[in-house]
Amino acid sequence: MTPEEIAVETIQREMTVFARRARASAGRMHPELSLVSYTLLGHLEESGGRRATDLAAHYALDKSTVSRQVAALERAGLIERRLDPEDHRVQVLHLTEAGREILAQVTRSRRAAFRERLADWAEEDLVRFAAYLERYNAGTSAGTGED
Amino acid sequence: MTPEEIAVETIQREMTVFARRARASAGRMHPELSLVSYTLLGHLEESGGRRATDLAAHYALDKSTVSRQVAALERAGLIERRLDPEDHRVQVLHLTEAGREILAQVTRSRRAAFRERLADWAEEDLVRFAAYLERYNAGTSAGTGED
DNA sequence: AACTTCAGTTGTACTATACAACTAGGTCGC
DNA sequence: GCGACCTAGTTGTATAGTACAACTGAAGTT
Repeated sequence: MTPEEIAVETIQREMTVFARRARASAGRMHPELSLVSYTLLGHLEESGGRRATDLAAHYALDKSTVSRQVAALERAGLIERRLDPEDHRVQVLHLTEAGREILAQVTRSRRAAFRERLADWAEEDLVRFAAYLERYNAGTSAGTGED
Repeated sequence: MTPEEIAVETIQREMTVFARRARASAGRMHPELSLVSYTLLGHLEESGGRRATDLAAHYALDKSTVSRQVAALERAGLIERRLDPEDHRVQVLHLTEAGREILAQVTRSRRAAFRERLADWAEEDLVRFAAYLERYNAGTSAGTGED
């Protein structure tokens, strides 16, 4: 194998390992908020008000899946739906105060876990690694995952 | 935020994105072999004969989960169990010829997907990215995932 | 007004998972 | 050598997340 091939193999293997581990533990680390819920809340916070359909498209989830996730988040009081006055089919989703708090809390704990794991990395390596990951994920579809 | 903090944030975010995407698509890419089954088969091929308990410990899965996965893989004819003559509680798991073939096939298709995704990366970047991922995953536990 | 399209919900089914209870085989202390 | 414990694996039950298909209600289109 050429160095390229070896590197591609390694990337494949390590990404797979990571995905498996993340999947195995995501639910256990933050019982309050599954990985999907966390991601959805984060997305809502960043973008400040999205429709369920947008979320489904963005995360390649079925609209029924998003509908149930959204229902659960609403039941938990973390988001609220506001009917779009212009189009009564549409519900625009917004974080509630409680949602913002939980999100901040989970973000802190996740951030702490990552920071600890990356504690002994040099700044230069962190920056490069981050850039590689962004570049990798920016490629739409394929890989262990698609979009 | 310092550059380190920004980098850590980015790594966290991108790893999360990756994990979510992988989860979403793992089942769809290779209907023959889920991500977990693929990983288990790969592990058996590499290590040539493990007990279900070993697999459970290694992947932090419950033994019941592994038991069912193993049962499915056996039903599909991809692995076989051999009773340990020394200890009749133990079943040593081995790939069958069919298992080896399917594994090789899925490995090829996964590899092709990764290769395509990484096609326009310079060799130097591939090697560095691979090294970073290995380093990241080598840290046991914590992060988005544990072991 | 009749179609068609779109947003979202609900019914149903499947997979991966965990935990707990159980079975069957081994080991050890005395 | 037998009872108390330990270990490998299975099975019952429950849950989460997901998809697909059928449906409801609201908006556009002609």
